[in-house]
Amino acid sequence: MKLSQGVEWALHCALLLADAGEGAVSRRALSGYFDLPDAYLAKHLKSLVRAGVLTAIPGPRGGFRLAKSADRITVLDIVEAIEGTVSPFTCAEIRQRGTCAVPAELCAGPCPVAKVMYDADDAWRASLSSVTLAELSGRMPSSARSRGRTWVLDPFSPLPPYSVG
Amino acid sequence: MKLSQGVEWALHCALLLADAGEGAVSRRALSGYFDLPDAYLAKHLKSLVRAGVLTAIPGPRGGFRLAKSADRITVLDIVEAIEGTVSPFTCAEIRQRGTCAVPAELCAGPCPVAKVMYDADDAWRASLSSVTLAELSGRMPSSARSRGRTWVLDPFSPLPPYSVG
DNA sequence: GCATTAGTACTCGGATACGAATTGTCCGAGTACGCCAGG
DNA sequence: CCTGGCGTACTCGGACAATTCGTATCCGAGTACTAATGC
Repeated sequence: MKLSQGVEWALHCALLLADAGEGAVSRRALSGYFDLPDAYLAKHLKSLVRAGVLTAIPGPRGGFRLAKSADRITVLDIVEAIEGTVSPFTCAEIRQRGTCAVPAELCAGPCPVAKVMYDADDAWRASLSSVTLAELSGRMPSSARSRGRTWVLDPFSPLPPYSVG
Repeated sequence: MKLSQGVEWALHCALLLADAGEGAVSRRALSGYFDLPDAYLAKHLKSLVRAGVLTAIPGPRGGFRLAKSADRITVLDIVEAIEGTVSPFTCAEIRQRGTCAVPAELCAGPCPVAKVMYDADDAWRASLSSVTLAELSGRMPSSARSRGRTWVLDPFSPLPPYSVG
């Protein structure tokens, strides 16, 4: 089991966009800030747009911005935009195959094995949905946040030295 | 994100072994019961042995049996034997790369982004560890359990028709 | 000086190759039982 | 009839290919700004 690294990218980009406010941030500015391959980052940003997390603005001065306020976006929304909403565990219903061949009338409810896995998946998603993007942003170092705000206002211009505090 | 199908196989095999008691069940009997490719099933069973969940007995009349009582084995033990114990989310520390380049002195603690993901992973594992193999076995239909016991006593012999109840 | 219009440069979006991990398979090492020969 | 040894058949264990998914990339469609041109 392995999550796509795009999840980490999407979360950090969303945090940067949360600090950017209303101004649109171009894909190139995002990839340049984190030193990511922008061509591949585009794929994940597209997924976020399809999921309704981000809004894409075409043309010059365009880019991406949050589709709604940061306190209305949960971490789960971003993760599900990249990884999908289906459970990572897929029940193959092997209880109905082979020699065991439990008849269908006993398989009305979900397989207990699958239910345990689905319950765990629900717990995972519940944990992710309990944190909003705004709350997560508040946990980041304030200096990093201010540096991000400076960047999005004028990308690719030299940034002042990092001020600790 | 996708879990290996071997997880489902391992759980069902473990349940069958839990009903088998002390008698060893051969790999061929397990794969024949669920109609699974035994050559590939061997790979997953080996992982379970390495994790200390099962015990392998070589030679004729050999096979696999639980390494400890079913109430001392959790679902998490089986899942981690197949999928591993590392979190599916891997933090690439992109906060320290590129233009953002948060200095190391501000990165003492784990990245807040990664922490959210790790917390969710902990919740997932906690949910899985809350169910023991014995408890899961009790949730299975009793008729299926008795059918399994009949099979492991004399594999590859015709089973009586399924009795609902 | 002002409005119009063509050009341009920048943006996002979908379709297309590459690599790795999971899936699937095979053959070899080891062991307990069964059979045979000898006493 | 009993005992010892050998052969066999079955078991698990590690090493070797095929396929699917994630990774990475490119080029095309669309749009707002810019600048030149005509009035």
